[in-house]
Order: sequence, then C-alpha cells, then structure tokens
Amino acid sequence: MLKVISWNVNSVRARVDSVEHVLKTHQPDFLALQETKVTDDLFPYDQFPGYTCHISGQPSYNGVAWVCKNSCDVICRNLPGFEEQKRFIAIESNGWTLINVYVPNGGDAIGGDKYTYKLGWLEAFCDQISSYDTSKMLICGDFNIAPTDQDVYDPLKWNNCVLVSDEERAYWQKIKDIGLSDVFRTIHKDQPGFTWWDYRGFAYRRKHGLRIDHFLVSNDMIDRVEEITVDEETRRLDRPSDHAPVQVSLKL
DNA sequence: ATGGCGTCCGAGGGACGA
Repeated sequence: MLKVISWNVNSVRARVDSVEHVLKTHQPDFLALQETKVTDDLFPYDQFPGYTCHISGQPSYNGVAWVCKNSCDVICRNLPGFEEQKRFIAIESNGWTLINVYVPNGGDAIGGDKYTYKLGWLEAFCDQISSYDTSKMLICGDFNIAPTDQDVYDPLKWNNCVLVSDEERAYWQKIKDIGLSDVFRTIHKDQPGFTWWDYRGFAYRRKHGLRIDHFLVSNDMIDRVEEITVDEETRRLDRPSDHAPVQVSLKL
C-alpha cells in the first residue's frame, strides 16, 4: 500500500504541531506540502521524526516540500522557465514519479498580470509533465482550479472569477489529456469534496468551500486507488490552514 | 460596494492568498 497526503499548510512553521498530528494520525508514506513559506535553511526538518524532507523553498511566499518515510530521489525542484517561484518538486520512488505542485493563484482579475502568469505556468507545467514517463505517475497539490461547478459552493457567485474560468478549466483538461485521471471525482461522483474554505465569514461552518486541491494518477493506475478522503478534522483544529489535507491510498 | 482572516517581514502596515 502506498499512502500519500497533499496539504497546503499556509506556512509550515506556523503549522508544525498540525503537521506532526497529521503524520501521527495517518502515517503516510509521503506528505506533499504547499505554501511552506520558508527558506530551505529554516525549514523545521527536525520536527518530523522518521521522515526525511526534500525542499524547494523561498522567503515568505510559495514553497513546496516532500516529507518522506521511504527513501526517494529528487528529480526536479523547479519548473523550467519559472524558477523564481518555488512551486514544483518531483521525486521518484518504487518506480513511481511523484509530483507536488502549488499552481499560482492567478490574482483577482481575469486577464490581469497574475492571471497571465498562471496560464503561462500551466502551459510550462504541461510540457514538463509530458517530458516524463507518464505511465506510473501521481501528481498532487494545490492547483487553484475548481474543475467544474460541482466543485464550487456557489457557482453563480463565482461565475467568471479566477479559479473557475474557461481558460483555467481548459488547462485542467489538458493536464488530464496527458493521460491522467482526477482521483477524487473518479471515486466520488456526488460528494462536493471541498478542500479549501476562506478564513473569513465563517466559511467553513457555512460549508462555503471549493475543491482546488487535487490528486491525479495515470489512467492505467486508477484501478489501484483504494480510497481518497478529505481530512476535514484537521481543518477544524485551532489555528488551521485554510486548506484541508487530502489523502490517497493505492496498491503498489 | 467593501471587507471580512491569517501569515510574512519587520516594526507599521503592505503584499499576498483564493
């Protein structure tokens, strides 16, 4: 069994206790963190006994990490052409290519500079993924894309907003067209599966969420998935991240 | 219509997130 968790922690240093709790509770083989918001030298390596951390970090913003129980090799710590923002780290283990991403948010306006940056990043991401062997691949992370209106608590309110635009959703499709399946939506046809709730306005309590944190696996590997769940308990802890961890179990 | 909350950096409040 291979157990992988993906979690946008919104600062790994502010969430050390919660990360420990997640590791103890679920005992994953691999934990993918996004928005670690810390340089590599200040990463709390020593706080997660039994796990080795592979980092791609920067000051204040972004940052991704693989926290690994098993040994693995780091393949790539940057998306080519977008090295200034640390949003991509790929490793290999047991014949699997495991990719952890933090897709740019895209700002608050369709057509704005941050939105354009996001689309460019997604284009480069598709090229990078296509350059690997995609037959035994798992990609997880914060994609900042809600693939369909089912993944949005109030689609009318979110109409024409960043995270749900046609262009972003077209990139989601383009990623899947490389030969990957949306794990959550394949297993759970009806659940919303929200993974993010705004800190503001009691959004979690009111179930005002989005499904933007995803797992993709190679089409030929989808039958190996035992389960995928959103760990809302961790979202209910004191001082939570605004994202919940998502966990997948699959047969090796 | 706007801000609403949380984190970082660094010493006050702006940048950023989604």
